[in-house]
Amino acid sequence: MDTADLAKIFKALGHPTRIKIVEHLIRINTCVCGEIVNIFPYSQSTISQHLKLLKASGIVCGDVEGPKTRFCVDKHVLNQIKDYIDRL
Amino acid sequence: MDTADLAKIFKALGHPTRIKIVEHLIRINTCVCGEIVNIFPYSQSTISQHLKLLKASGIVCGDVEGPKTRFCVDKHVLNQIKDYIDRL
DNA sequence: TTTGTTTATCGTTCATTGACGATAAACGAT
DNA sequence: ATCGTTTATCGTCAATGAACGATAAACAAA
Repeated sequence: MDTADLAKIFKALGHPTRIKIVEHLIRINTCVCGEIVNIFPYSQSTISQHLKLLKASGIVCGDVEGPKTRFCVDKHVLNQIKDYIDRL
Repeated sequence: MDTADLAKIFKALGHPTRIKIVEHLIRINTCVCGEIVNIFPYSQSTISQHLKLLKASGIVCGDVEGPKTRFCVDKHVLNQIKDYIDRL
């Protein structure tokens, strides 16, 4: 994981809503877009965009499950971030 | 440190150059703007802006020392970030 | 006090972000 | 096959970001 990858993840986490989404995903392990939409005061398209960005950064993955998409935090990537920060 | 503060710091770290600046500051403990300008292929004004942003986020502090400004990483804030990430 | 050095700020330009509503796409169920 | 549900994408708009050169500001030294 080089600096560009790290920056991408930090950038993805550089928004309060996205931090809260990640925290929520970790807390409940996995969930679909709709559940997140219900929690936050933003439109479905906005939440979907945030999830897309998180996914593009690598910190979150999403598996299509019929018409739904099941999102969760990539533990491996999360651990890489932890290792990096710890070593700072 | 609430979510907004965290997001601000992650956002500040969400750029390769700023990550490298922080890494450099940690490595050599402290340095002035000019030294950083010499390392990176960006103009003085661009580096100064990056430093301003890092400072505004709280992760970096800068003490004016005559005509120079001496920058360093705020260890306390860094530790708060470490704690937060570890607990994720 | 003038000069040189160092840093911050201003103004500009182009690209990206964050939010939205509307719409399309994918699929399960009827 | 159609309908309802769920998610993704598109287009738009205002705001912010990243880079630059030029300039101002702060200070040391001559």
